[in-house]
Amino acid sequence: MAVTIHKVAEAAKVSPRTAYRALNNEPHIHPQTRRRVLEAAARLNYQPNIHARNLVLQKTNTIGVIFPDSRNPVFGEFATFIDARARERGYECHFLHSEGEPEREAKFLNLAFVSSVDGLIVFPNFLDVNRELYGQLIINRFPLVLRGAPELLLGVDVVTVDLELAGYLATRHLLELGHKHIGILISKFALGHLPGRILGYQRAHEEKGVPIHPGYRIECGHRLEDGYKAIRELLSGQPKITALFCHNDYLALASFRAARDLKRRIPRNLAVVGLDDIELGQYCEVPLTTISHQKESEGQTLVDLLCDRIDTPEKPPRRITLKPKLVVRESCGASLRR
Amino acid sequence: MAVTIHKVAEAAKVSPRTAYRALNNEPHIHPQTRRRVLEAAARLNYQPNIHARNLVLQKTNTIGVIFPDSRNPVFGEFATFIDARARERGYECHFLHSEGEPEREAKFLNLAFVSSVDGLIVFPNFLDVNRELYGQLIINRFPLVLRGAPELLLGVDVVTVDLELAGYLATRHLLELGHKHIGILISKFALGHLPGRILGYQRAHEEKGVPIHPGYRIECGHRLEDGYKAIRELLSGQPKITALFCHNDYLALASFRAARDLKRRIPRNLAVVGLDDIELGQYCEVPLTTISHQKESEGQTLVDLLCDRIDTPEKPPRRITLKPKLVVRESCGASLRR
DNA sequence: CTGAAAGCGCTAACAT
DNA sequence: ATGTTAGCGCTTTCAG
Repeated sequence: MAVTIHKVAEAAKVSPRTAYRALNNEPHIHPQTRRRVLEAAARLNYQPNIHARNLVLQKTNTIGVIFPDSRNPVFGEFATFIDARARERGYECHFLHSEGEPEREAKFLNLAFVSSVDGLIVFPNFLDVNRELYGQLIINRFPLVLRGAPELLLGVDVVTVDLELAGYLATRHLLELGHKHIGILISKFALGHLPGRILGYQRAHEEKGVPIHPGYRIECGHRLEDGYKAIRELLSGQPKITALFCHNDYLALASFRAARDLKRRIPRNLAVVGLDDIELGQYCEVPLTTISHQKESEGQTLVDLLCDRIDTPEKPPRRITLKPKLVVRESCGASLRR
Repeated sequence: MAVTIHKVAEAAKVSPRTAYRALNNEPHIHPQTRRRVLEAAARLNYQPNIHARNLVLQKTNTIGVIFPDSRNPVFGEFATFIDARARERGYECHFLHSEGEPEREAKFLNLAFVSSVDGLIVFPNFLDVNRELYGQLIINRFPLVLRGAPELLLGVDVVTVDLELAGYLATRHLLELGHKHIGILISKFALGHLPGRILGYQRAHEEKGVPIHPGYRIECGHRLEDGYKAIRELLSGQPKITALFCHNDYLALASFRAARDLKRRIPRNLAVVGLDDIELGQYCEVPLTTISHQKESEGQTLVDLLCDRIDTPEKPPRRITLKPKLVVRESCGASLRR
């Protein structure tokens, strides 16, 4: 391949500068010359070399998006929304997945320094382990938007879901359905010492005056298999549990099989609430009750914040907190009681 | 950011050439000089500018991977396998999703011309619509590996699954369980006039002497919702159907809810076979019987073929056909009969 | 309206 | 062992 602007110019019998003018819709060029150049370019199938362009412009029109995990379908959904908005705003996206490995996340953060993206949207998993790197990006004012980060993290744009509220809504729903023994499944990648989900879970219990049993909480990895094992363990160890709030919908999906293995049926003998409102949740045998954040507008917000940051670096950072809401379907049996 | 090799050289009081030698582990440099340079680089947090490098090397060490769809989890699984092997071989991956839109696929194919990747692995959806573009890539000997392509496509490396066999194995399994009325759900993106799955479905019927009812076949889009609607339509329109072979596991997952809405239970009143052996299939309430191709080795093969092609362009193209196999779980009730 | 020339940052052939 | 220099292909300043 390697047909350069120089070759096009040659073919059209003009200088590279003139070819450039034609190809980039610059003014001050004779319409006929322009036509000649454009024809030559089409004939030779000219495509500007993106590296040369990026090198000189110091701009790639690309944003990097770092997800924690490629298996959880919620990130696929995010990807489509983010990609759509990014395109509207003239950017391409590169999607990366840290797959639960801090080193991978670190490596991707370095992308920024390699100047191969104009900005970064990160769903951080290892804010603590990689705090140096995040810090470097922030003090160097590299365009960065975080999806989910503790309040104390300043100097950076953040879009976050009120997870305390999420935990509260889920738990309250279960309590209102009469459950007194509610398990909670938490990913060990959840940010913070006492993740928001747990705080909300506690608040709902306090509000209803239902005591909390510490053994009802279990941690697990991010894989479906991890969820499956943890849920089985929890349910066998704590047979009184009649309801379960899962860290996310993806892991919640594993509860169907776990329940069945233990001769339980959802929702009859086990109520389940997830979080994320993934598409699959609507199409499983017992549609999943869940806590929904508006992923589409969330994705748009992420992109918009980033683009604004790129365009006007001096603007003070913003923190946007989204309020999730409960979506009642059938996995808690709520609709059956009507 | 913008700390160049020149700055590092300056800081270490050497010429850029020497700095380069140190930073790239070239020989013919005094150990002390090397150390001085490396220290300076570390101190300044030097990262080579990737665009300058790509520009001069005409090599990006990046491969593009074009998937048809970001929602179907099978592509997430492929992505991890492809990514892992690519890394082993020194490449980064860029994953792209054409989302059922020919123009997107076309746009991504153009990536190649923009020389921003060294090669392309494509899971083609629109081989026909975009045949010009594919042709261009092939005649220009751009490193390209296709995953799934008709036999008549020559001059390009192909990894393909024997879908006729897949259809045969699935259907035979159902026939052997005594089903006489077997529905088949086919994605409208399936390649070819009579997709392999259907041919295998027919062969199994012929072999067992069971007649085929044309109304038992239905087409659908690639989204879960499409699958759900199609399955509902098929089952309501053809109530005799007692078994279903779905285009892939992802769409098969929708059959659980569709069945339930029609007051059927899987596997009791409806047997279901999928294809792909996605992780989720193991964890749904009734683990999914499916046709499995070995995705991990498949992903590796794709990468290996591409890397070989990049390294030795003159090597004759290869076509590798994988033989899928049946994985019996519970969605056909097979194990219950024992 | 058109063109010459410099430079983005890295690599590499060719001195010294 | 170290340095000089040219060039990858594009963009852009400045002249004509």
